[in-house]
Amino acid sequence: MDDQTRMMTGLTGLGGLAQGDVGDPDSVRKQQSLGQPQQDIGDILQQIMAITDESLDEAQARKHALNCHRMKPALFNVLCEIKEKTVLSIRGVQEEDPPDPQIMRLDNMLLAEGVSGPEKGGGSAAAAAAAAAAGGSPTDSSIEHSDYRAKLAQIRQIYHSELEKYEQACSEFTNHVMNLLREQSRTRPISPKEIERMVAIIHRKFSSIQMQLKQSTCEAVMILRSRFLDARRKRRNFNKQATEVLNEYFYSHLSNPYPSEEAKEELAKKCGITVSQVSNWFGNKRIRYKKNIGKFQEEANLYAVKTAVDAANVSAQASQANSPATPNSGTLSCQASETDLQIERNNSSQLSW
DNA sequence: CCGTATGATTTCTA
DNA sequence: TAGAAATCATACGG
Repeated sequence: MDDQTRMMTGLTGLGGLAQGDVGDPDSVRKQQSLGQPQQDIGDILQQIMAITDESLDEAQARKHALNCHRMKPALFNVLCEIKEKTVLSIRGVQEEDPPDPQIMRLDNMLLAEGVSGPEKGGGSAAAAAAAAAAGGSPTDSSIEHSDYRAKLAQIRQIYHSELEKYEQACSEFTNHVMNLLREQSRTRPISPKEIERMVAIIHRKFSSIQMQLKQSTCEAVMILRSRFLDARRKRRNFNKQATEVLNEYFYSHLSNPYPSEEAKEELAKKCGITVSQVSNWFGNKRIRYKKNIGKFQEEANLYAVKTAVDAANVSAQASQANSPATPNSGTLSCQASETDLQIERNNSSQLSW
């Protein structure tokens, strides 16, 4: 009721209808003595004000009558205008929200994980079938892989069905509200613009729900990933050839076993592993070698011989270039036969790294 | 099953 | 920020 009174008060101050009467308690009485149009408006307002005191049937009839009144469109416009200027302008200022960075991050992740976006290779059914099929030929990794994919497909399916549900609910609700407002706009000052804004509000609400869905889907995927693909949990030893390549490099650069970035890349390519795996390997190798040189003597000797043979094959040119660095491998092969603690200690003190 | 090996991660430092 | 050191978690062989 308060709103209504305010709008009425506003109305008298607008559109040239009884301009001097704002807030005057006698305005109604005064209006009644004015000319025909003003009196019409006054009557209508009176009727509107009184409508809540009437019985339902009376009100219904009155509503119909008012609705057909010739002044109705004009009055409707004016009321809309006032409403626009008072109520809506206050909270309607919420700027058109730009794509939320948070939701964009979630979207990107879901896309990257293959949860949203185009389905790959026939989707969940195919993945499940693959998982089932893999049961027959048990290559360890293939089981895990298809199991992972099946789970991912499950998440994907849930995500999509939920998303669809939300979208459907959103459009149903929007329609409902729009119809309601359209219906009401016959008796209440509701402009199309306001309906539009209402729809935007609804969409925002629903998109925040969708964000929650996306968030929990992301979490589920992360958990799945850590369960199945976390390299630390499912550690595989490098193959023999890879460790051989790495050891060869390590022992032939024993005086300075710090491969450059390029060398790491080269090694990574040779071994079929990543550069950071190469870094990890050298980090581990250095520390473990340094901690217990004795344990590694045999290995060191083996690779020293190997590189010596290689060096011989490659001929003098290489050994010349490496001369400041290579003596170490020579000393190592001499020491290899002796394994007492003192030698080990000496050895460790020889290391410059 | 247990002890060791080993790749990855975490924490700290220069 | 790369590397050292400690630690974690799994692989693997006896």
